[in-house]
Amino acid sequence: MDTPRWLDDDQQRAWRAYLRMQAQLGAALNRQLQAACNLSLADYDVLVHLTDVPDGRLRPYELQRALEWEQSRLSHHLSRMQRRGLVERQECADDGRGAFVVLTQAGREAITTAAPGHVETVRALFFDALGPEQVEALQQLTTQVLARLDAAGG
Amino acid sequence: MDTPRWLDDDQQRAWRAYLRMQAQLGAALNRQLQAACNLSLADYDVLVHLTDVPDGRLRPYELQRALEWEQSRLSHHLSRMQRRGLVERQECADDGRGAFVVLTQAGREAITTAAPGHVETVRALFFDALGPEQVEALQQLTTQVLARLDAAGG
DNA sequence: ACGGAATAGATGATGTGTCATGTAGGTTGA
DNA sequence: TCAACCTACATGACACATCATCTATTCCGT
Repeated sequence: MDTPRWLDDDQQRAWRAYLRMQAQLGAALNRQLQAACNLSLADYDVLVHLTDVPDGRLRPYELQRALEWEQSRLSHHLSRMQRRGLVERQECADDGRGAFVVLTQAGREAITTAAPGHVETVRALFFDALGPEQVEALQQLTTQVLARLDAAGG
Repeated sequence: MDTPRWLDDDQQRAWRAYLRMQAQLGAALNRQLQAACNLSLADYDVLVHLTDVPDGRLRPYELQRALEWEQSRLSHHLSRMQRRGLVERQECADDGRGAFVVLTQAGREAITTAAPGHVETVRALFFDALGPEQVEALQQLTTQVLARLDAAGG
């Protein structure tokens, strides 16, 4: 950190635009999900992962790695979703420490209802603004940054 | 929402990569700021805006518009920052409803300490992974999405 | 077989963000 | 001038995220 290189003008502009977009896009997606189905983006992600798997059932630690969430975040979040009847917890016979999270019928219905509107919103607010080359560029660029993040933080 | 167009494979990949990057980058930047200076990204943004202005003093509503935050978010956040001694609130003579937020000495020192490390981290984790064309592409692309968001949500 | 280390998970405290609502002071037009 | 309205700001309730910590179980080397 001795003599920090500042960002040049292009980087500044890009960074500010990115921060603005990131904040507004996230807020808009959250609002849509909330208004349409009373779900948060976090709920949505959990439900998607559970839906993608036979029996709609996963060990919390699997879910955690898939979501790349902190363990306690997942635990708290599952408690809230359980309280709302979207998932249940079950005992795990194989591993006495462990558990299962299972999609309830209500959870399945929630994600089924939510998905079309959510995807449509992502498309309408994001991809409809971009050409295919830009999508490709974004994919490339984010992947490079992710590699850097993985290298740095683990 | 009748027959929603799903996302194509490229869009799927780009979207997932974007979500991952967004989450991890935000978390990494927050952790760095927290570890180095006991500040959050939100604190940082508030302090930057106050630093950029003569007397380090703004009306909350000006700050709110600059940050594009919800009004109550700013109000709560200022309360927390005030409690930690980073800002103060002052009366506004001109407008009986209004107030001023002022940077304290501690606030000024915090941002001065924080800035180099933060910028360095942004560079290290983000811009060092990208070429100039990619920065340009990102800037272009985010600007287009922002235009769409503004058109949609106000 | 056992003791230490690693793993699975829950929990409480605290900071953060949103929504709904409240309050007081400005503004405007009949 | 005064009623209707708008604007600036605060607050309480609640959802969400992180950190530190705790418990229980499994794993692994000796």
